[in-house]
Amino acid sequence: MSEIENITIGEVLKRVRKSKKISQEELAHRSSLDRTYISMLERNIKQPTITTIFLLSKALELRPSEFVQQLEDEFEGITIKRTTV
Amino acid sequence: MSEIENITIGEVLKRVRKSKKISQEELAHRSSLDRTYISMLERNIKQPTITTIFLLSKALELRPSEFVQQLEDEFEGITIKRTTV
DNA sequence: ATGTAGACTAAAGTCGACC
DNA sequence: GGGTCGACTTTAGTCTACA
Repeated sequence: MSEIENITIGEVLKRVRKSKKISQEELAHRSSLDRTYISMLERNIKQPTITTIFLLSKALELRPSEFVQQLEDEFEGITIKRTTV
Repeated sequence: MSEIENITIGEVLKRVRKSKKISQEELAHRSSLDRTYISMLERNIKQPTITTIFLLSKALELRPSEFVQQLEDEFEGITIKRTTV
């Protein structure tokens, strides 16, 4: 229900992946996820579960909380619709 | 397939919720999620997507990265495994 | 090396009801 | 207030294939 902004990880994922200089294929392999799915994540077509975040973080050698931290920075100010102020 | 270590948020969620002294119902309302679903999360029957983590964090008035940080502490040392390559 | 598409199956998330 | 069940709709995530 309602209009909730979806958290998209595309930009963060792509940026981190590139900084590690690995391909989507390589990332897919390291995280045991599908290559086409990684592609979808980066294009914000799908959003991951928490388990997937952990898998990706591990594959990218950074802490899940750091990964989420970067998402936070991006969604800062946008604020997910809070019905109860 | 089989041995996937799922990231479960039950303990963390329940602990934080209780520390804020709010009921599952109240949390459900604040996060725009279903009460039975909150119940399932706390019993580790389901795992949330990243958007849900953000919703819950907001409702619990803590940063998503802090929430994840607490998950990390719990899963520290555990290697997420997914047997399918 | 990436995007996209279609078909598929597992699981997320809702909802009403009862204990 | 919280657990659980069943039925349901939507989306996560896989896989094959082609540009």
